[in-house]
Amino acid sequence: MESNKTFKDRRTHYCGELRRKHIGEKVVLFGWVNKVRDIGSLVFIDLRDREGLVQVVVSKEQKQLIKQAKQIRMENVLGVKGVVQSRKEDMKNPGLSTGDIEVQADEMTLFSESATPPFVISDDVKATEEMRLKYRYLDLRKPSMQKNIKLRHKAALKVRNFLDQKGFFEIETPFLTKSTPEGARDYLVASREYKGRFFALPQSPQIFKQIFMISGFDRYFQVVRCFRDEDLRADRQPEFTQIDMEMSFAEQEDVLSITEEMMVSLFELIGIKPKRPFPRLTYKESMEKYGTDRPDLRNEMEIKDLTDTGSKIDSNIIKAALEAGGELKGLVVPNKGDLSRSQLDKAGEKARKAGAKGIIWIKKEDRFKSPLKLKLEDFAHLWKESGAQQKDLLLLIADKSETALRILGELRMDFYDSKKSENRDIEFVWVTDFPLFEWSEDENKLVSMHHPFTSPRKEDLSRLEKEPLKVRSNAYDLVVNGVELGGGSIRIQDMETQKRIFKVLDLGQEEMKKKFGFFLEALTYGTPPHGGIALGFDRTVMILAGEQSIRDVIPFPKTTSSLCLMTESPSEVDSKRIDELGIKIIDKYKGRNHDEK
RNA sequence: GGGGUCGUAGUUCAGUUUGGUUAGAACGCCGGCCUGUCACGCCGGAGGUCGCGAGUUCGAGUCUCGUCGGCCCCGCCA
Repeated sequence: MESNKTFKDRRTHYCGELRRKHIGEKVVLFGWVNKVRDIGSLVFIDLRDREGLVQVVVSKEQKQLIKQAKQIRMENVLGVKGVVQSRKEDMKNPGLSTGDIEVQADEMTLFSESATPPFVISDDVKATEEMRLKYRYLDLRKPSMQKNIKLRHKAALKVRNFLDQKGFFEIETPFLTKSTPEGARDYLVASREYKGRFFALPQSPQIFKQIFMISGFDRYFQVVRCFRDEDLRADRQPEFTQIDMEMSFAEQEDVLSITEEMMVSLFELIGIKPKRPFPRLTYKESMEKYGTDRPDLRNEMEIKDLTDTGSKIDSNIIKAALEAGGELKGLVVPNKGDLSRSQLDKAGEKARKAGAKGIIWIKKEDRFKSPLKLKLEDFAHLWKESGAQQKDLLLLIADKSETALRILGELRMDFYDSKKSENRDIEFVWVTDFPLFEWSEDENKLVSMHHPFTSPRKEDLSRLEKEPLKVRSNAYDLVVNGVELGGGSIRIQDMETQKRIFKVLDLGQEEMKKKFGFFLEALTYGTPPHGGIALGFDRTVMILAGEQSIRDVIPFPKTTSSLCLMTESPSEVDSKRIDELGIKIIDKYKGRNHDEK
């Protein structure tokens, strides 16, 4: 091993790409030491780079080299010059894609030693997520993470090529922009030159992309970072990436069609060809059948309305619920008739916690079994109408329709074993015809379900002021396997309608002008009909990679409490910087700081 | 903001139910042996503020309270 740290040769191959066809070739490899197996007169070194592993051999005839090989430790950075040689039949490793060959080393250069890593770099060795995030640079060396990040790159490239081919321009929009009143909490950036004033990081480039349409760019897209200062989940990060698109002279069908085509092209990356057109559900259908607006269609269970049947049944509980304006909803859980009493109690407990008065279950063995005492013919009637079969379990909730649907929707997923189904099943679905508004108990007012630039359905326009909750919108969501991939809408094209919407949202004239004046004015200068969609890029890659969390497809994610464990941010800053911004910190010692001071 | 769960060697965990001797294992690390290993094997060794802080107790990894941190969920996320 040479002591100098420069290597006179250039790399000829990546470790992971060597195969039988390279036998006899002189190669130069650079990589990290995955593992050293020193068996005395032979030393085996597994060398790893982004494309994979290859075994390097040094034998005792190479007196100088083997002495040095014995000094090598895991995660050292090594240059190896050697010859690819075939392995004898009984020495092959069928578990390794390079397992038919190995590299007989002639020269080695140690570029860099590694401190003992806090965890072994391997997909098989499980480090806690806390460790993985703190030492993210080591975690990213793992083959699975290298694969995910590569897939992410390929997916971004696919998107760009596809949309370029369809005539879309990728145009950037500002990160330092204006705070908007609606929607998620903004991340704010203090202005030094204008104390007391703030930029906001964009929750999405919504207004800018609509302005691009007004500006005549016709078709826009961006693979763009968005920021939302809200609490995190396995599929939610404070900064995330969207595939943001907008098209002029386009109707809903145009947007859906091009999105489907793009998704099909993305899924080529994992060798899956989703069937087109994707199935569609209206919001109403989705809620009634699945109790959610993002149904997982891999799960075939559907919620049934049994209100009619229920009204004919001799049961005080059901009667009381129906008379109070409630409905009777049923869910047949296939082959779960053998569920134990405690498991059923658990479901009941969950239903009560979620706001239902309770849950009724019915099983059919030689006779019907249920905590509900019913006449045989009533049991038979319910059983038949629900479509249940012998070994099934029928769950009933008699309650406000919304409550019953929501809870059965959750139980529907609780009783679904996603691992049991085909692992790589991909079930897309469009959910359309969302309500334009929903009631916010919190703010005690109407809020946009999608965003305030969403156009109402023409046929519902007359109800806008009188019955706003009944107005449907030209909005749509794309859902895959129960994950909301994204959503979009056909936008409002004229200032009058836009103003009417703001008014229904109870945005005063003054506030309207202050927050959106520039946009309302822009709408008056010749706005083409337009619409678009924004798709969660991280979630898309997560599905493509078969991961359960978007953290596994984001190089540097935050923890569920919005901390970066690697950089230890957010962090305090020099008080001078704070003064410059005209900001005063009130409650400084909250959270982590408190522990350290 | 709320609920659940976890925090013990460098790492992953056992031990906590029922408080009591010197806190264990595996991997990793250090030293030695080994010519076909690939989860190499064998021999030996080092390595612990039991997250942090209070409290209860003769005695706390174990019980109580608080706190910090990881993960999952509800609220929130147009």
